[in-house]
Amino acid sequence: MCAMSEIPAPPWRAPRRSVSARKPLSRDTIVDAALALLDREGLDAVSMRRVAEELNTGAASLYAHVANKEELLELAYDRVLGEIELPEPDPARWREQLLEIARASYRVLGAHSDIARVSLASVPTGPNALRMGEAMLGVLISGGVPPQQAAWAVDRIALYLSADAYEGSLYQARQRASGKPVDEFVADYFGQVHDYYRTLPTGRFPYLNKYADVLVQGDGEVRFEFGLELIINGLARYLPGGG
Amino acid sequence: MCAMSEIPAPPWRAPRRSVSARKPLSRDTIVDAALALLDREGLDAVSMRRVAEELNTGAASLYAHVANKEELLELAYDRVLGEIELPEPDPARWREQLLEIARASYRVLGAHSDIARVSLASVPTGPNALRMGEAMLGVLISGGVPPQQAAWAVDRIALYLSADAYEGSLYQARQRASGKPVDEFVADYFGQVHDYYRTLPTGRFPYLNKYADVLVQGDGEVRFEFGLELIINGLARYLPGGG
DNA sequence: TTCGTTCAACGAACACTGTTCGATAGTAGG
DNA sequence: CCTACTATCGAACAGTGTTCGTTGAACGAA
Repeated sequence: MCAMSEIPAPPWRAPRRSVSARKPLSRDTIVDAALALLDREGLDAVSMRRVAEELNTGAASLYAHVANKEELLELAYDRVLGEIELPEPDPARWREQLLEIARASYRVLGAHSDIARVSLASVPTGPNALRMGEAMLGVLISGGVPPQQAAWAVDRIALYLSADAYEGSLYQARQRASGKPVDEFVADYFGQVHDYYRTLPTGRFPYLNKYADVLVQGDGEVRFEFGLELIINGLARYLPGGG
Repeated sequence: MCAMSEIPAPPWRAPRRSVSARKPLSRDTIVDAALALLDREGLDAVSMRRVAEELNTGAASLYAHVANKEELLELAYDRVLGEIELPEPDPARWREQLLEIARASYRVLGAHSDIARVSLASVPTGPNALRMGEAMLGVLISGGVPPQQAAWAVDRIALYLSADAYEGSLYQARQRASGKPVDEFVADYFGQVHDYYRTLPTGRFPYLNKYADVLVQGDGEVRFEFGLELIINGLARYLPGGG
């Protein structure tokens, strides 16, 4: 309003050398902070303000290094993908190698649980997503799958990996919210579903009713492996000698 | 504060019979309004305030019929699932029938585009989700797939249907945001991806570089069908005469 | 008919969100 | 030394889901 607003701060030296002096605040440190927060408190806790708080600054400061929240999450996601180890294609072992990649992905995405909720929400185009696509395509093609089928298979497998991780992160969030330990939560949940299926009217839901037992068999990892098996077995049909 | 707060409203009759008199406001009408808004403007436009506005009321009024936004969206999702026609299991035609169900799901979820973004975000337990599970399980088991494999397959196929629809809705949202007609958008996008792959360093990305052509072949529907084929072919292995 | 109870409706408010703007401070270059 | 620049960041905007306390109308009992 008036020029008085420029009264200088009392000159007891400069009380703060640069407000925090911790880290110089860069794309990388921001992604680091976001990932740390995400691992610690889950995706819902990741807001621009919280990430900034983690770095002893304000939300607005982040926008100098990152276009928006979406870009930040994509950067974090690609960073996580970087943890996945990828094999050199070996024609004789294409099945095993595909399984290796898929399992590594399952493990890494599971370790950073909630990050999986980002993967499906955006089209991954980061360097590490490319690395994975390259690896899978290489394994399949050098294993003898015709190029077109290999290309589409990479697309579908990537979708499967993301979707399963996504679903897994939802269960994990629910478990976390319930406060129960994971074993108890899973047991309770499957028990409830089982009982629910058993109480369904036999007339309209004969199969769900009868096969309630097998429907609740197997945890997330078993189901993940089963789906992988389906895909890989389905792929074998396209091999020169596998039709 | 004081008893004066009870001064009566001036008695020009009752100026409004019941504020809107349009619809009695029930779970169903709320779900209707939410779906209409969703189809018209997309999921991002669906807020409690907007839905309430659609019904000439305030957001708070919705909470008398619906626990929260999540429940509202789940109800809307299950309503959409109800549009999917399901066949009676015919043992001789299990493959075709599974394809029919999957394609019907693809069509219906695609028609209500953005609703797919809800499917993966929650564990579907509504009556129509049950109906679909029952139908798929029936088709597979009466087709000769062993119960345990059939049960897990239903789980994986449901995941695939949701995931593909989810991904599709993201592309649709991007296309809508771009303002371009769908053909042009797809052509541009695939063209860009193609060029991008071609500019990748051949040393680190030999396969992506070499097979850029086949990688961008085929639209969403072709890829959807390919993934279905993988799964169904993979399932055939578990048939008594198919291993 | 009149009273009392019940409950849907709803305006206002709370605590958030992502993002933008304008002022500020610290530094590098001429 | 002064200028130009750029990273920083407090404040504000427009929106979100949800809760609270008050309304007002309908309904059963007296």
